[in-house]
Amino acid sequence: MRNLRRMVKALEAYSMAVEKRYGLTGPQLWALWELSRSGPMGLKDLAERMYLNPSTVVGVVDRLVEKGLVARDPDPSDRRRVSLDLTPRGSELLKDSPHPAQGQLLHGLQGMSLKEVQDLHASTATLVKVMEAENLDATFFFADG
Amino acid sequence: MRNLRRMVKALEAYSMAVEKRYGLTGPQLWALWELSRSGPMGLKDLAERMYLNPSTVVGVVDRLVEKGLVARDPDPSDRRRVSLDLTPRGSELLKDSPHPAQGQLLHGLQGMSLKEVQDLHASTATLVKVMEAENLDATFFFADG
DNA sequence: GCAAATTGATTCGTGTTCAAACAATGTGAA
DNA sequence: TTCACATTGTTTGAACACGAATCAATTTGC
Repeated sequence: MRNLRRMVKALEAYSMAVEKRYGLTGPQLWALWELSRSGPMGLKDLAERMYLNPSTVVGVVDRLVEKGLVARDPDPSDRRRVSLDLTPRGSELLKDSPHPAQGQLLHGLQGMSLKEVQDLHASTATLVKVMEAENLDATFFFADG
Repeated sequence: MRNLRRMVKALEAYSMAVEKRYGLTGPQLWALWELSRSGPMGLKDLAERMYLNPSTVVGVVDRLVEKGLVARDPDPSDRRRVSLDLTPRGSELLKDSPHPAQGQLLHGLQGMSLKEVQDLHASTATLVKVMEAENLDATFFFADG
């Protein structure tokens, strides 16, 4: 647990440093990166790619639009949807900014041997599986009573 | 990264379930638990035990005091400090509430073999070390300009 | 013994996160 | 066709989480 906590904290600290330097928080940078990687998309799609609640992403996108890095365009084929895309300034900024949060973790992994990475992946996968199963149980348990 | 994300998310989901059931969020339960474990202490101490910024813990404690689960007493030996302690209601509630957030992770670990747990611990420790070192570098780098 | 630095708690401003509720739009079945 | 239902994006309200600034109390340095 302490290690998990410290990993999250290290990522947060990294995010703060990036924010100081580039005026972008971790989630903001991450959103830009996803838009750059996978082209224009709707808000729901972006939220799914980021494993976040759509209502959360609205705020992140709001701030990016305010900064002129992302454009919200109407989607002619479905008027419920908005098409999110980088502005020229957005892609420009993305070019010389660091990897988004994950980058640090990736960098961290590069300092480990292949076997270590494989072990880590295997054990976290197991742990996640057990935890998510636990969670289902808890949901049913709490729902019952 | 996905696994890390999923672990955090699983913990969040668990926290939500607990909140629905007991009216306590994860951090609140965690604070109660630390107070129960390590007796009365100042806010800074509690913040350190929770790996959180003191300013964050103020809010958590506020809500616990409001619920009548924690008392803020003056410390006669140092009048800057406040002594945080469980109220009787607080310890009562803690008795039949589930393990705080970590509990789920702990439970998860119990589903793994000793070797798996050891591997997991070793690899996360390595990863944390690399990430924190990275972070120091980044701080200096960004500080330089 | 008193000024200066430090420490502990708090407040403030910004940003992230979720669930719940809502409006607008699209879809499918009676 | 029409009406119930689903989907998409948004708003709202609560709780975290951080750093910076503030304030009182304490410790230090001279």
